[in-house]
Amino acid sequence: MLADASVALQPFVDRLRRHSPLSDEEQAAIQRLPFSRLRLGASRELVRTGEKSAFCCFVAEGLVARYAEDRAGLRQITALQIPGDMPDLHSAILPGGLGGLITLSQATVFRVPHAAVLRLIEEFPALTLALWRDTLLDAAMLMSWVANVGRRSARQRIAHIFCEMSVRYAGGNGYLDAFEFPITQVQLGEAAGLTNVHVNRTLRTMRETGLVELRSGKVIILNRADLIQAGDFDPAYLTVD
Amino acid sequence: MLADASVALQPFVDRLRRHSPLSDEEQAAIQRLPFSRLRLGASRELVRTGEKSAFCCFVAEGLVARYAEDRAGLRQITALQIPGDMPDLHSAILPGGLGGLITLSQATVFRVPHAAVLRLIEEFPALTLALWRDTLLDAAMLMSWVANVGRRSARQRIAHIFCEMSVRYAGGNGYLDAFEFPITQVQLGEAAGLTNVHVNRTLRTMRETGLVELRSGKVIILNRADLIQAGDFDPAYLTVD
DNA sequence: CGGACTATTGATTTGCGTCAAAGATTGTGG
DNA sequence: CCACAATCTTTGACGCAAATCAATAGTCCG
Repeated sequence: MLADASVALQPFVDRLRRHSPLSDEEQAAIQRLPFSRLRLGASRELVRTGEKSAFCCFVAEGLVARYAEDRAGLRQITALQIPGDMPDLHSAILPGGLGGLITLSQATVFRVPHAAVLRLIEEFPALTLALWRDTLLDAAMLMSWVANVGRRSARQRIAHIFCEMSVRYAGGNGYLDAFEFPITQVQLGEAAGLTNVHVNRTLRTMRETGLVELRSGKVIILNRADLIQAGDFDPAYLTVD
Repeated sequence: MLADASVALQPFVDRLRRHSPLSDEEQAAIQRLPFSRLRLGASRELVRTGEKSAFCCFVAEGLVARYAEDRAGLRQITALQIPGDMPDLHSAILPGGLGGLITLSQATVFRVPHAAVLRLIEEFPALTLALWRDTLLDAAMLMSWVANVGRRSARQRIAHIFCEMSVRYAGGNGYLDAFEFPITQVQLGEAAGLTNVHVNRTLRTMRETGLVELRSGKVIILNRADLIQAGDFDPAYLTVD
């Protein structure tokens, strides 16, 4: 457990408050959740596919991916999780239903026991709704992800992912035009449903046409309007109202 | 409202009971939910993309699809809903977060006011968990859908969809080798992220290789083992445990 | 300094999209 | 109940975006 545990989950509280009103008491109850801290390198499995874990993971720092895997071992990333996210909040209610979880970069993760989450929502019905709503926002992002890999060209897919991350890293304040995004081209391919080779070529033309740049784990948006256009991006699904 | 309303929602109760224990009282409370009945032809919009509805739709009969739409109007189906499903249970908690809803065949739908759902879960916390879990199973299906359109060939995608529908139409009793599936090749393409032309060609080779047949809204699985293999299908995500 | 990822580029192949047009089915109104 | 329209299915020819195979740099880290 952590010394400054009393505010460690603040980013999560902030996120919930962006879509659900929470009383001071409810916020304090979240802050009192017990957790253990994990510091991990890149490419560490947090949850294996199909495994039933006994914890929810809170991302405090770094980049984490949720993924599905077919029998051949081919990976499809279904969600990217950034600090403040709880990728497998689901698992408290539906253990084992979310696929695998892996760190893409060095990361700090807090593991909260399911039992503690269940106790919390038993005591505070309003928190149940807030957490439920949070998992539904996650589902909305999944639908957008389906549309992204199902209907769009390589350029559109990658543009869309960059747009989404730009908005999410901004934490509710529009877009960030430069941000840390420690993802490799292989992993970006696993997210977009493309091979790393084609990701590389596509990134090149995006760079050359002055759209966006990904270099050493950092995204620089060169032309935001064009990027949004190229990705057919509408941020509505990321927020309530 | 309906004359035999007292059992109309039974299929939904049954579905919930497949993953969540419900007391008699809780089951009765669901049955008492008020609803209005809608009889619709094919291709009728139940909920427009981005629209905030005031109802949850229960599918009593027919085939319904949830979809996303890009600015060009291209459609990507993100979920197929069969009798017993509540495609937009989400909307009670997160209005407007699910995309559009359209009938693919003639269908009967019961519309339950959000207010009634909210009253229900206020009174019965156990039902909150059951409904939440139901939306999480839906999310698990979405993840599988992402993997399907993101990573697989046309043949694999279509095989996977047929496998999933076979299991879901069986309602918890293994696979059905023949079932009504009133979907057109255009719509199957919108679900799989393929053009109708390529769906047609792929269906032909599947038929010719003795795998599966889709004719006049009916699926006939000719070789179940091979179909499961071709679709890299693992039904684990459809159920709890 | 060496080994393992990661990025880049080229040559070639192929699965799927696009365009087009002809049948087959289904449904509807007279 | 038939006629005709609308929708859905099927097939062909052709083009292209992305996969595949392969090899060389670059970069990070122990």
